[in-house]
Amino acid sequence: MLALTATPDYGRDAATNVYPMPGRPHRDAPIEADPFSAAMPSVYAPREDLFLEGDDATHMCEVIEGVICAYRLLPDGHRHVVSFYFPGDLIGYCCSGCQSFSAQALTRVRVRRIPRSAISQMIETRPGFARRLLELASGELMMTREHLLCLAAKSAEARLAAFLLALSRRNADAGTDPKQVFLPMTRLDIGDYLGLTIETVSRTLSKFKRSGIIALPRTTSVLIRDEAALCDIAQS
Amino acid sequence: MLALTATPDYGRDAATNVYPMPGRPHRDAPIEADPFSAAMPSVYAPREDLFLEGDDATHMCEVIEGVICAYRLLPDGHRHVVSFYFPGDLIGYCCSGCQSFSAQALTRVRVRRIPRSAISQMIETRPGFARRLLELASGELMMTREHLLCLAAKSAEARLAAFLLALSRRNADAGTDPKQVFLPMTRLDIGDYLGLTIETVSRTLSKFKRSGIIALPRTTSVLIRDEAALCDIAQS
DNA sequence: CGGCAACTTGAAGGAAATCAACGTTAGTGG
DNA sequence: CCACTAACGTTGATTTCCTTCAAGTTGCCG
Repeated sequence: MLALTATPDYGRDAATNVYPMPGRPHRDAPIEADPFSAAMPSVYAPREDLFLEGDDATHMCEVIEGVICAYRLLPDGHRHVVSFYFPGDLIGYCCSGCQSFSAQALTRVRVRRIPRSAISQMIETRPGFARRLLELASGELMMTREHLLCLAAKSAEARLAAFLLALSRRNADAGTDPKQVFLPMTRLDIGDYLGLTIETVSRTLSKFKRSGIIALPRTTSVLIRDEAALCDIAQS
Repeated sequence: MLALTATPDYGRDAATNVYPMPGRPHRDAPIEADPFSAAMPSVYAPREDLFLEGDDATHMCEVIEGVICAYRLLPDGHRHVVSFYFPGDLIGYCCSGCQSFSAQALTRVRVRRIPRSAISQMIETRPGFARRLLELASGELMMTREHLLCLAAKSAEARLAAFLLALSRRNADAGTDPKQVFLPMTRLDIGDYLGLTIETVSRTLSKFKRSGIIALPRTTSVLIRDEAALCDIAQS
């Protein structure tokens, strides 16, 4: 594939990109590395960084509790949000030696850290483990492609609708109410994720609200009133 | 990560995404599956499909010669170009059982097909092989993220500039002239890849030409006259 | 040479960004 | 508990960039 790096090397990159809702039961069997649950610090306060782009990737993280925002700062000063990670998601299982993005806690976050050396060893000794990592990477690639497609072709309304539906679906997977979506991220986070400005995010949500498609009981939560309409809009 | 599928299931997805230039020497050691080079048809004419989205993914492909365009057709009738694949690139090494996009030859194409069963077997028996696949997936994820970032934040000019530079860099990697970029794809292919219309692609190339940054000796090739300017524009 | 597909160019329209206020919420300290 | 403040969110007016629509033009293949 074509590496669309502007300058020869401003953008090294690669890692993970998952995204479930708090309390997700994650039907995938827990990654089989429990013996390694390490002694590294594992609780973070809101807006605290877990690591920065370029840091040595010495560990993988499994999100236990809370929501994490993965982002990159661009040379022009803009910020791009790569992904949001929820409980059950894994960060940093890919191969490159250093982090390809920064990670910030959006809420209080607890993670379990798994040393990379342990990962390497398990790849060597357990073929099933390697296969599982490959599936994870594959799934992440799939979702990144979906996101790409969304940004390449869709209107602001379609992007927001798809975003809300994705969060709703995550709730459903986690067994919580899919109509009641919690937004731990700010409008800026959402905008930087969807390639929109905060004004457009806000305006579009207001528009959905006026149409009766959603309600906004608080700024940090959305009630989906008409899922079908949201699906239609998300189609493009 | 958040799956931005509009409706619960319109977009299953996942596979690969590579992109070198014809004749690329690919410094990565050839994937170690030569014993399996199979007896399946391996030459395709321009605009012939290698496979369609949803087909059983029974084989991986290594591009030997020519350029392949990976694309998806959207429910609204639009087309999204996922990636371009060049000699040395691998397609379909990810885990899902079916193709997540269609693949079409842009030029005369030769591929080597490797049965998935052989891949599976090698994952079980050779840890190094699994690690290598993981690296491939990781690299592909990295490049998809770069592309995503490009579409999320950049202007038409920046996207085109980044695209041309990426092709140029590929030439450099392949040992051919990085100033002389061959465009085997049409303006429509480029537009569908960069999330732009053919008119915008054409206009933007014309503008670069008027500024003296590039020359267009034919519609299918670009001469880069001022790489530094192109880099500046690509920055955003 | 003719015909068709790809490409280019121009003019008009629209969607989102930008610029600018204003409202709301939450957190702090009196 | 309340007042103050700062960050976050909303809304409106204007501008910009890209799309859309509509002709041309080029270039390739019969």
